[in-house]
Amino acid sequence: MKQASEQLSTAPKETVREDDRVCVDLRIVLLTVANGQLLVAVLPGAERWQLPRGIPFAGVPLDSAARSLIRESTELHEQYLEQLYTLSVRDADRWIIVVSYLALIATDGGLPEPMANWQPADTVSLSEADTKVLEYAIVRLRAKLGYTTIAYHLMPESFTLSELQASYESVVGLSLDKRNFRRRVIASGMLESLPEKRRDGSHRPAQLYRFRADHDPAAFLTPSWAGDA
Amino acid sequence: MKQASEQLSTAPKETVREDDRVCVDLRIVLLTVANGQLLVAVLPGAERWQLPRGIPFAGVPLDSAARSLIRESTELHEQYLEQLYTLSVRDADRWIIVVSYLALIATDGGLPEPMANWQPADTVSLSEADTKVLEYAIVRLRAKLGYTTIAYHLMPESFTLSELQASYESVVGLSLDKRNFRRRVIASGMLESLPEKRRDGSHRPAQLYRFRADHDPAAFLTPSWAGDA
DNA sequence: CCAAAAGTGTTCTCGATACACCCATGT
DNA sequence: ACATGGGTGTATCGAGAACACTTTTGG
Repeated sequence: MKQASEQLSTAPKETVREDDRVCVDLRIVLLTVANGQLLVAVLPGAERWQLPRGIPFAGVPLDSAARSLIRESTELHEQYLEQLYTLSVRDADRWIIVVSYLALIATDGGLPEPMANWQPADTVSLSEADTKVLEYAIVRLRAKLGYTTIAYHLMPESFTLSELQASYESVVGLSLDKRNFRRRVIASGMLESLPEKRRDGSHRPAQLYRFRADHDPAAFLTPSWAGDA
Repeated sequence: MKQASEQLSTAPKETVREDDRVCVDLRIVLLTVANGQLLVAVLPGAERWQLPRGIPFAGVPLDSAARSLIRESTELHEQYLEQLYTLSVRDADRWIIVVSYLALIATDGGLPEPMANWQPADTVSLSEADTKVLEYAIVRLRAKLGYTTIAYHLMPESFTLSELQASYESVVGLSLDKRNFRRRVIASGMLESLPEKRRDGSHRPAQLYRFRADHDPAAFLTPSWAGDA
C-alpha cells in the first residue's frame, strides 16, 4: 500500500489506514484575453461556476493530469501551464488537498472554442476556494508579465504593439504609457518586426510584430509597472 | 470514499478505484545558519541522508502536518514555515506527489538541539528528488532575502550588523559590500538599535540591533544583490 | 603602538517615469 | 479637412554599485 524504501524511517506515529489517505484535487485556472478583458474558463457547478477540476490518478505525473483536464475544457491546446500552489481546504468533514495550476491560451481575436464558459476574471462568482485560487493566479500572472515574456502565450502569432499593450493592460488592470511601454518591450529584445503592416481603419497602418523564435522565456523585461494612471 | 458535491461534474472518464488514489508525501527543508554556514536538517536514510518526511493524514490541514513533522526533527519550534512546491516524482512504479516546505530556525550562536543532523546545505548528499527540493528551497530563500524581512527568522533576538551581514552572505553565497549592506538594511526600517553594545575582542564594540516588533514581513528591502565579489 | 573589527560618504551609472506632438490613412 | 490611432524623444529622479579611510578597543 505504500511504496518502499525512503519514507518508512520517519513514518508518522501510527500506521496509515486505507481511508486515512488524503484526497488530491486538481484545479485549473485557464485564462485568456479577449476584447480587452481577462477571461477565465469555468464550468457550471451546483450553484455557482467552478474551475475545471479532477482527481489525478496514481501512476500519472501531476502535470499530465492537469494537461488532460484542460483538454476536456477546450479543444485548443494550452500554450502554457504552470503549477500555482497546493492548499488544503475543508470540504465536508475532511481536508482535501487542492493542487492548482495556471494555464494560458492565446486568442486570435475571437474566443477559443468554449466547451467551457469564458467569464470575466474580475467579476465571475466562484466558491471561496476557487476564488482564492483565481486571485492567486492573477497575482502570479501580473507579476510574471513584468519580468518574463509570458505575454507570448496570450498573443496570436502576429500583433501590433498597441494590441500587445492592450493585453498587458487588461491583465494588470492599469493603463500604461505608450512610449515607455514600447521602449521597454523593444529593448527587451523579445520581439521582431514583420515585413507587413496592418491597415485597419482610417488611420496610419500599424507595424506587425511577433515573438522571436529564440526569445528566452525567462528573459527579464523590467520588474515594475508602477506610476501610471 | 470521495467527498460529495463539487468534483463530480468533471470527474475523469473512469471511476476512481481505491488504489488509483495518489500518495502524498511531505518533505521539509529545515534550514539554519551557524558559524557562517547554511545548514539543513537531515535524517539517516537507506544509503544517503534524507529530508524529514511523512504522509499527511486525511482530516488534517497540510501546514499542520508539516509543523508536526518538524516537531519530530527538532525540539525548537520552527520560526517560519512556507510551502515550496508540489512535484510528482517517480517512486518504484508509481508517481507520488511530494509537497515540499521550507522552514527556518534561528540560531543563538550554537546549533539548535539536533535530533536531526545538521549538514552543510551545499555539500550534503541526498536522493535526486530531495536534492531538487533542497535546491529550490535555497533559490527561494535567497530571493526572499532580497525583498522581504525573512532574515528575521534566522537571527537571534539581538545581533550586530556584521552578524546579520554574515548570515546574508552564508545564504546568498557572496560577499557583500559593508557600506551598501548597512545603508540598505537601515533604510529598510526593519531594524531598531538597542541601547547596549557588544564588546567582543580587542576592537571597537559593535552596536546591537533587533528586528522591529512591527516590521512588515512583506516589506521590501531591495530586490538585487548582484555585483559584489 | 599594533592588530582587528566597527563604522561612515560620495560619485557614477542606469533604468524608470513623466510628458506632447507629428504621421499616415480613410472618409 | 478632419478624425483616428500609429509612432517618436527628452529631461528628471532615485536606486544600486563601486570604492578607502577613520575610530575604538584590547593586548
